[in-house]
Amino acid sequence: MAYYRPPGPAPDPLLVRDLTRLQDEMRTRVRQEPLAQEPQLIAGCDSSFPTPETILSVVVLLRFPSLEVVEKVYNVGPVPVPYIPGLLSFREAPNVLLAYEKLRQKPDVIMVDGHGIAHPRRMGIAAHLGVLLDMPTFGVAKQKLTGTFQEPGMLKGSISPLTDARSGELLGEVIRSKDKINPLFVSPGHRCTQATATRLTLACLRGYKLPEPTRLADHWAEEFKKELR
DNA sequence: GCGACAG
DNA sequence: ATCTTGTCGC
Repeated sequence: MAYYRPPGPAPDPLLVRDLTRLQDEMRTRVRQEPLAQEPQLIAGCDSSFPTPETILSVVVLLRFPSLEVVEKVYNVGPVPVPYIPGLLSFREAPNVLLAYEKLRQKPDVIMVDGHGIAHPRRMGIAAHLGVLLDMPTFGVAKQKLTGTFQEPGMLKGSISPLTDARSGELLGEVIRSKDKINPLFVSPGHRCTQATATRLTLACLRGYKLPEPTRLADHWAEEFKKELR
């Protein structure tokens, strides 16, 4: 794993200050509520980087709960800002939005590759996209960003809470999506509850570590990248 | 002061 | 995220 990380170029402190302020403004707009109705369509999104300065975002649309693919769209654009832990959304969300606009039909809920409120300022990319689209969203991440948790049971379906060590606040749930495979970090984004995020994640599992929406978006983000060269 | 740090 | 071969385990 990433036990030691060599020191990279220090991020511009002014950029960090500005983006953090924008994030705090957006945070006040985040709502948590149950879905208006059982979803008929669910979207999944993810990005890859064909070159260090190019980002390729994919959005897939699946029927729910059958999970049959209805649409897959993508957009290629320039990378606006460097990666800074906690500010990932400013690097990827703009391009994800451009891909999302290409969908002919819109989903009822969006599963995002990354965290929802399981973020230092409760504004992970899933919450960020949800606010900008005013759509129900939740995040499914492969690695923890913040919070404390106890290792969930080793079998598929086991769940343990991800909490803020200081406040005790529930940030998300750590879910074992496949026997003996590293768990997923699921948290609500915007207009979604933890119960809904967890339920939909489990309902989208098909034998792989990642739930279908995210897994397919991840897969095509990699495929389209190859086609570009 | 030390460690942690989505993709 | 990305760069990369073989290899261990179910």
